[in-house]
Amino acid sequence: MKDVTHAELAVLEALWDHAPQAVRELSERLYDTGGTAEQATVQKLLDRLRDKGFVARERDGRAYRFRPTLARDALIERRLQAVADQLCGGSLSPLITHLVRGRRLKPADVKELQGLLEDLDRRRRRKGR
Amino acid sequence: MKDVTHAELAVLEALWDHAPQAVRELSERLYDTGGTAEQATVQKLLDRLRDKGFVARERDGRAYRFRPTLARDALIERRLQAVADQLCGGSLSPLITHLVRGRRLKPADVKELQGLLEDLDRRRRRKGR
DNA sequence: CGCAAAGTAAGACGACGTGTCTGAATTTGC
DNA sequence: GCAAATTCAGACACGTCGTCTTACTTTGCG
Repeated sequence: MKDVTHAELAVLEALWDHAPQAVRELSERLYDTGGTAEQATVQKLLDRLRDKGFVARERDGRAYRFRPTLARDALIERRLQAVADQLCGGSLSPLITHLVRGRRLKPADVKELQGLLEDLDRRRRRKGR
Repeated sequence: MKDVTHAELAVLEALWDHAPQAVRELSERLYDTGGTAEQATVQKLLDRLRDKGFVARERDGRAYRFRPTLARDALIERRLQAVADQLCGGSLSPLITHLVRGRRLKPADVKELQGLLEDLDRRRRRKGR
C-alpha cells in the first residue's frame, strides 16, 4: 500500500503530538502563517492521509477534528517491512543482526536487548514453543 | 543523498549477482528481449547509478563493464538510517528494540542475537569501554 | 429567519522524479 | 576505411507531491 510523504509526515507528527486537532490549529502549528492557502494545503494532506487510512475525523461544531489511526510505531514497522521486502526477501531478522553487528550500541541498549531476548526465550520455553 | 529506485535496484541486483557486466549482458538478463531500446534504458539507469556513486565502470574493448560500488549491506544500512532519521531522531537503537519486541523471531535467530550481544559485551569489558 | 463568516470539497497548477525510447555522435575491430 | 557496436544526450509520457484558487456548504448568531 501507499506510504506517507514528507509533508504528510509533518501533519502526522503534529497529530501524534496532540490529538484531535482541527485544520485551523494544524495549519497554524505547521506554517507560522495560518492563512487560507495553508489551511487548504493541510486539508488536502489530511484528505490523502485519510484515503490511505492513516487518520480519521469526527465532527465538532461546524468543523472536523482529526486524529491519527496510525501510530509512529506502526509506521516504523511499515518502513522496516518495506526495506526487508526489497532487500532481504521479506524477512526482518537479517535487519536485526545487521543493526546489532554494524552499529555502536550504548551499553544500556545492549542490556535492554539482552533483557528482551531473555524474556522471549523464557516465554517460549514455558510454552513449549 | 539520493536513493536507489526500483529499476535501478534491479540493475544493482544483477550486478550483485555477477560483476563486472556490460550493458548488453545486463539488458539481456533484465529484459528477455535485449533490443536496442532496452539497452539504452539500462544505459540510462547505469548513468544515474553512476551519478549517485553506486556503480563504477572500466573500459573493456569498445564497451564498458560495470560493477557495483555499493554492497547490498550498505544499501540496507542507508535505508535503515533513513527510517531512523525520519522517525527516531536519527538513532538506530529504537529500531532494534522495536524489531525484537514486535516480531516473532525463530529460536535460531534469538540464539544468534544473544551470541552477538555477548561478544559485544565481552569486547567492551575487555577494552574498558 | 437570514446572512456573513468559517469550513469543506474539488480541481488545477507547476515542479520534480522515473522509466522508457529515439536519434545522433563516437569508438573500434577487422 | 568502413560498417557495426556502443555510448551519449536529450525528449517523452506518466505519475506524484506540495501548493493554491475557487466554488460550494454549513452554521452560529444578531
